[in-house]
Order: sequence, then structure tokens, then C-alpha cells
Amino acid sequence: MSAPEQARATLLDVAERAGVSRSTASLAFSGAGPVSEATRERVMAAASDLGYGGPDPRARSLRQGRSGVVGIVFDESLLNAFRDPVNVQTLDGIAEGLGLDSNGLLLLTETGAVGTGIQSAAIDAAVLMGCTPVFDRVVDSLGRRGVPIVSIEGGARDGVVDVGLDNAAASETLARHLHDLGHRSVGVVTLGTDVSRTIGLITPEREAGITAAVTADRLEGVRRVFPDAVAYSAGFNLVDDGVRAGRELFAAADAAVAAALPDSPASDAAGGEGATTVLAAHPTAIIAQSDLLAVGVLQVAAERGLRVPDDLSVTGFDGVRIDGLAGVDLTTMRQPAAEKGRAAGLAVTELLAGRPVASAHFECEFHIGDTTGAASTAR
Amino acid sequence: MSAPEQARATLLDVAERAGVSRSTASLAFSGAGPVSEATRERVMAAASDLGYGGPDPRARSLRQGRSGVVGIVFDESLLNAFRDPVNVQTLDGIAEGLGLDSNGLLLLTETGAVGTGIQSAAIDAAVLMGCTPVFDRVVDSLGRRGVPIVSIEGGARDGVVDVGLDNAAASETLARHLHDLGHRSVGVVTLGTDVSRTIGLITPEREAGITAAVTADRLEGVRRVFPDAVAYSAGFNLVDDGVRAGRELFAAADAAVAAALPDSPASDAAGGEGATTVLAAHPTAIIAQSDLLAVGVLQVAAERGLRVPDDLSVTGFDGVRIDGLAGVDLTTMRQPAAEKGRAAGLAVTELLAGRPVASAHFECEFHIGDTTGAASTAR
DNA sequence: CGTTTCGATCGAATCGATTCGACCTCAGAG
DNA sequence: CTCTGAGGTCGAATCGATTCGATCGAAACG
Repeated sequence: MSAPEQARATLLDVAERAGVSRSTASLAFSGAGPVSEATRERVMAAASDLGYGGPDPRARSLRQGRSGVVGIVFDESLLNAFRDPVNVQTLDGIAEGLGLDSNGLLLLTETGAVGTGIQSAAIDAAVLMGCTPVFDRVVDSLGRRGVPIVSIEGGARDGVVDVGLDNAAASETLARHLHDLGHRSVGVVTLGTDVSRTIGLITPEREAGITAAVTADRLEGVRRVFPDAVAYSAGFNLVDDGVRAGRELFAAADAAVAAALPDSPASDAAGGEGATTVLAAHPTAIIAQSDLLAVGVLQVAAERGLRVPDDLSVTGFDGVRIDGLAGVDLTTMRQPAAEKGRAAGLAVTELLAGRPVASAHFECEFHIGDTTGAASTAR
Repeated sequence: MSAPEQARATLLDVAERAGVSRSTASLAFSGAGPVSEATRERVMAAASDLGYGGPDPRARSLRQGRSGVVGIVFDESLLNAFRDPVNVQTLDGIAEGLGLDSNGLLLLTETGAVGTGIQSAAIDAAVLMGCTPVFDRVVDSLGRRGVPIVSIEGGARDGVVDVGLDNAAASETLARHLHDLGHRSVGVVTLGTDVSRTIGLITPEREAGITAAVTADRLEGVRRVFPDAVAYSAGFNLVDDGVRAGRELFAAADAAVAAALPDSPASDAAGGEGATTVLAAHPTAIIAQSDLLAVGVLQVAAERGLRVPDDLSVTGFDGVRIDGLAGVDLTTMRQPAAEKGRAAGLAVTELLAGRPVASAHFECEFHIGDTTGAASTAR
């Protein structure tokens, strides 16, 4: 109201009106340096008169060489990124880890398109969420600008601090648990394998080309125990995609069993060893690479009238509290997502302070719920 | 590698190495203005030699007077904000509405704390998600700086473009639907009422002091049809909070019914009119102010052995696709959350272009699912 | 052959602050 | 009375680009 649309007041205007120099006015606002109380009040009064809203962040960030903004880079649309509770928890942890040093988190997406945003965003540091080869370009570009980078589950990369889990080991623990319970025929429902997020059976060729480190590592952990387990990839980390993958996995088993029966009259073939065993029998356990996918598998089990864990054991991963599914106690590996975020936030703080930071790895906690049990021998 | 840790190259360095002036080098990078192909290549080669990663966004934004960043302001922690699918959809819509003009969305939270971030963030415009009085300060502060503001469901505010729904009318539609089905005793499960998000019964005094516009408007819509409906407030928009509020609501009804029986031996008192009717009888319908809360209520119904919609009708609001609950077809008002976001994004674009923008209101679509039916007379 | 025109390039001003070193003044110590 | 020191203030340099108006050369035109 007081300043309709004429040129906005600058710190110089304020200083002149208060009868002091620019530098003194600046000190009055920033609080750095000694300024007498009387002067400060005069400056503030002048600012108020002129409708001055404080120093321009753009100018300040140019002079200071930092903006206080940390970029969060996703490799998928925000819509999908935020559907995954782990991402949300991690983000919250990052915000906490950065504390009050930060002026906010800048959401950026690098989906493979041109992505002008990431080039021209005034960020002091970047956190890469997830890991696809798409990020190589981002790492290059930011590295050239001297922007420190922290990746979450991004795997080892040159000049990048990584925060993650030992996914393979954690996954192996789950697999071994099932093996100990007597399971021999297991299926795996995996997360997306690459940028395309193709849904469907993971053939050996496809498995070799998995670019998503988390997916690859968790699958590798399973392979150490069940080298021949059939794996189906879900597209996104969603319950519904888990349902879809679960249905397909069982349908494939149905077909394989049906095909095996007439061909080999000797039913003991189903008890033999080798890849055919896995393919030609219904799985007694499903290892899902996330809790959301596991919940989808549980729904498929219900559809097919399979009792869990009597007829089918199911494991998840993440240990997220799934809103609205309080009743289910899933056997899973609980990962400290918020802590990972916090660690990433702290790492950013350290890097910005010029201190060196090492990559950090977190432990998962093995939680045995009531979705796993002894393999049924009656099948 | 090529530039270890010596002073980072600037555009001037690049220009000198390429044998051109600063201005020409700038034009070569920005693409504005005519530059010969040979010169451009020479500049790019020099940049590459020096490990120059493009113009500094800070300097650019100072000179141009804009950063390309749009602030998204929440009144709660990011963790809670992103648990609400409506927020996520809206955010995605905003990103889409802004298109390629934007360099990213800056997440800011104003929870009532000092919030230095919002003051010193270089944003061109701001979108306020939700609406609490806390935002008054934000509006002031940003307005003084000349930053355009768009609010989502923020209600009318001076100098702020608002994008929202006619929540009262939409809510009234649901209530009338239930009334038409013969329901007379209904309960309401509401969203948070204010910053404190206190869970529990909404007394008349408390109802008068609701500061969350969405909650107040939706409740008002119900009141037009059921003036005496009992309302319980859930804290956050979560299934689990819906479960909790639903349980309390039914427990309160249990108590009221038990208290009414011995006192008034004439059981026809339960069929009379007035506030006591509502309080002294179990509700035959529950109006939840969101789908997530409605799902919680459905779970409570299952707990108590109530069949839906035979024994109890339930309505929601939002029309979100709830991951993992594909089977339920909720009666609800579907709101175009993504469209709202898109409209907000477009509004920001227009405002930044200096064009005037009017507040916009969107229509909800009434969806009758299978969770509402005729009121049971047998109770 | 002189003039116009247009494309390419350059110089200098500008964006709005922060910050360093210099300077001044006044109080207290010697 | 003088010297010292510290608090308070100021001037000027600086951050790294964008952009406007001027300049210059060559091609096109009459």
C-alpha cells in the first residue's frame, strides 16, 4: 500500500533514509558486527517506512557464495517418488539433519530429459535419491561447478559420498531365514530394474543389465541362498504393482505345473534338484523387495485362498509403518530410513564446512513377524 | 581433476581464453543474441578446458531479478505433509503447471517457529499449501518483497490468489445423499481443526474456533443437513487417525446409549427428536472428511462387526486412489487435486508474467460407491 | 563507387547486497 | 595530559553474471 508499484526499496535507500551508510545498514540487518542500539532502531524504522522486506536473497547469495539451498534430485516424477514412504522418511530425515543451516530443499527431477533446472538452480549441495545411470550426467555437471554431492543408495561413485545399506547382506538374511524354515521353492518380487521400469519376468539377460543398485543388490543377496529363484519385477514400489507381479508369478507357476504334469508322469521329478524344480512347482515363499510389494503379495495370497504363513511365507523389506495396515506383522528387514536421511543431511553440512566425509552404511534390523513359517510339506 | 582446488573459473576467464569479450561469451552460453558458430565453439572449447560448468546461477538470478524457483510452503512437517496423497497429487500438478519455466520447487515449512528460511530464500513466487493463521505472517513478509502468492484451499485473503473447492457445498451433497437414504443419526470424523491438531470431540466452543478453512467448510456443509451431528476430530489425515477417531466416536455412543437406557425406561425416547437423539443412539452413518479417514472408519466398522452399508454407511472425501485398497468403492466427492495444482502452477506463471489472475474454484464429482445405503430401521 | 543495412562483437553500466580495512571518537589507564 | 584500545561507522572493492547502446566490417543495393 505504502509502496504501490514504484521501484522497490533497496538497502541503500533504507540507509540514506536512516542517515547511515550502506555498510552500517547491512550490519544492522545481519546482526554481524557491532552496531549501536539507537542506530539499529533507526535503520529498522526507515525500513518499515519504505516497506523494505529485508536484504534481497539473490544479492546476498551472490556475495556470500552460497544460497543455503540443498537440491534433492529424483529420477522419477514427484508423484511416484512420494508414494514411497521410504523416500518421504528419508526426506524428512534430511531436513532434520540439515537443521537450521538450510533455507529449504529444492526438489529437482532428472528423468533423462534436458533438465535445464538442475543446471541453473542455485544450490549449495545436492542429494541424489536413488541411483540410475541418468545421474552420471548430474554428477558431472555439478562436480564441475564444485557442488558437493551426497547420494542415497547410489552405490560407490567417484567423488560422491554415499549413504546406504548393505542390501545384499540384509536380503541374504531374509533368504536364509526362509531356507532354515525349509523353503526350497521361492519367488522374488523385485523393485524396478532400470529407468524403463518394465514389469515382468526377470530373465538372466535382463538380470545382468539391472541398473538400479538397490534392486540388483537385494536380488544378489537372495541368489546366494536360492540361485534359481524366479524373479518378477514390479514397476513402482506400490502395493498395486506388488499385486500385479504376484499374480503373474503365480500364474506362471500354474502354467509350469500344468505343463510339467502330463510331460513327466513320474511325479518325483517335482522333488528333484535343479532349475526345473523352481519353475515347475508353486513357490512356498515369496521374497518381496519392499514392504509395499509384500502387502501386494499378501493380497494375492488371500485371493488364491492361501493361508499365510501356513501355505505361503512372505517377507518384505524396509520396515515401514504402512498406514492403514496395522494388523499385519510382516517379516522384514527394518531399515533406518530417517537416520539415513539425517546422515545425508549431516554429510552435506560437513561437506559445506569443508570437512571431509566418508560414505556411511547402516544396518538393517531383522524382524520376524507372523508372515513366515515352516515350509509346508504337504504340497 | 583439471582444476584441483584453485579459484573456480568465471565467465571472464573463459572469455579471455577464447579471445572474446565477456558479453560475447555470455551470449554464447545463453543463446540470446547472434553469435557466429565459430565463436560459440571457441567459447565452449575454452569452457571445457577450464572446467567451467556454466554461468553461476546466483549471479544470473541477481542480474535477471528472478531465480526460477517457486517456494512451496507447508504448515506441517514434510513427513506429515507427504503422507496425504492429495498434497502429493497437488504438488505434482504444480510442477506440471509450471512447466519448464521453473528451476524447481523449494520446500519450505512454516510451523510457527522463527523460520529464517522463508525470509532468505530466493524465490520468485510462493504457493501456500493449506491454511492456518500462521500464514498471515508469511503473506506479509513475502508481500513486502513483492513475491506473488498463490494459496491452495487457503480461503480468501487480501492480495492472494486462491485455488480451491467449494468444500461446504460438496460436503452438503454427501450429507444430503445420506439424508435421502433415511439417515438421521450421523457422526462426522473431521480433519485437524487447528495448528495443535488436538484429537477428540468437537464441542460447540471448539467448533467456533476452527482455523483450518477446509475442516470448517466441510463441517459447515454437513451442518446444513444435520445440525446436531456429533463430530470427532482426527489429528492428521491418516487411516490410523481415522481408526482412532472412529473408535472414540462409537465408544462415546456406547456410553450414551448405556446411560440413556436405565434413566428413561420408555424406550421411545430414543426415537424422539433433538440433540439427545443423536447422542443417545449409535450413528447409522459416518461422514469422514477424507478418504483416508473413511478407510479408518471402515476398519472400525469391521472391528465392531458392522456390515457396510447394511448396518453403517460411510462417506469419504477426495476421491484418492488409495494404494492397496483397490477393492473398496467408497462413496465420496472426487476432487481434482492434480488440476488444482496445475491451476496453481499456471497462476504462478501468469503472475510472474505480470498478468492478473483471479482465484479459481473447482467442482467435485459426486461418486456413489457401495459404502452407502438405506438407513437400517432395525436398530 | 558511395551508402545503407545487418550481423557480430565489444565496453561499460548494473543487479543489491557483504565485508575488509581505515578512520574517528571517546573512555580509561598510565 | 597523553597514549592506548575498543566500539561504532564509513568507503570502496567485490561477488559473476546480463544487457543496452555503440562500434566495426562486410555484403547488398542503387
